[in-house]
Amino acid sequence: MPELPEVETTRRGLAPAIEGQRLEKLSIYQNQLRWPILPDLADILSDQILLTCQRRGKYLLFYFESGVLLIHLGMSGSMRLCQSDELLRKHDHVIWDFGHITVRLNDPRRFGSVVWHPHSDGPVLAHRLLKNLGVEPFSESFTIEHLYQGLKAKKKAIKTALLDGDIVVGVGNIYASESLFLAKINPKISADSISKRRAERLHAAILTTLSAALESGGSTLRDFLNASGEPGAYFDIHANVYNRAKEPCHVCETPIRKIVQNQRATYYCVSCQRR
DNA sequence: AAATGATCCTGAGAGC
DNA sequence: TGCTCTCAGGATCATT
Repeated sequence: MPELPEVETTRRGLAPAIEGQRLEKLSIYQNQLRWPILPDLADILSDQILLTCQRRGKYLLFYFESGVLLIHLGMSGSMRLCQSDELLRKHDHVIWDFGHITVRLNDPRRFGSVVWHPHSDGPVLAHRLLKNLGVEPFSESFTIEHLYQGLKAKKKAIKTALLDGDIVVGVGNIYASESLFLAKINPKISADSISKRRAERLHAAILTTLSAALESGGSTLRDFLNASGEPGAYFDIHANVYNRAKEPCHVCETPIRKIVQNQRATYYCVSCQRR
């Protein structure tokens, strides 16, 4: 669920409701996530104002008065706005209580994380979890040249290179396959073998893919206050290859092929993506 | 040093 | 129906 568009959709849903609000109470029902949650986090955050809710890569950054809370949704995490009196659901691990409204982190697989970074530890973007992240895809830093040079420096399959997230963030397992399909690039070619012209196509494809996903995520945004946590309409409308093994390519009707690269599924059209 | 594999965890769906 | 098996949208850490 949580690819960059989902995380951004989450951020946009949460921010207007909680920015500028004072955190009355933090409740931790399960602290065994990706890493254990700091034991005295509730004490630290109590009574602090949430100044702003930002995003870096797939991390949500909650800026409080004395530091920043880094939240990652892992594979199965989601955050929802809830009324205070709503019953606790299975896998609701952390609840931020702002008085009039609460935010809940629900994460069945517990690959997500909640990490505290006090201002005294320096700039949050220099945090070890953030410092090696690639550029934001919707920033001016994400240029064709940046993508081209980044790929040129890697001797591994281009799909795997994209997933690394140290060139550009936000291209997860779905969007890596989808972007390569749009750019008509075979996922197995070595990253460093890419031509400038193909890098240009891939750059455009990544932006198209992520934009479409973000737009579809807007449907999740609209009913963000409801229970749901449902995925957006991206799959119904846009998916060309992901999870479509053996189904006909939307362009040429060749059956879509599924392969495994670095333990992750990759989908592509052997006809449209010859090299 | 870069590239690859193991690992954390629960739940859904397939196949029998 | 219920059991077992496989797979899942991530990314860090350890190993080669």
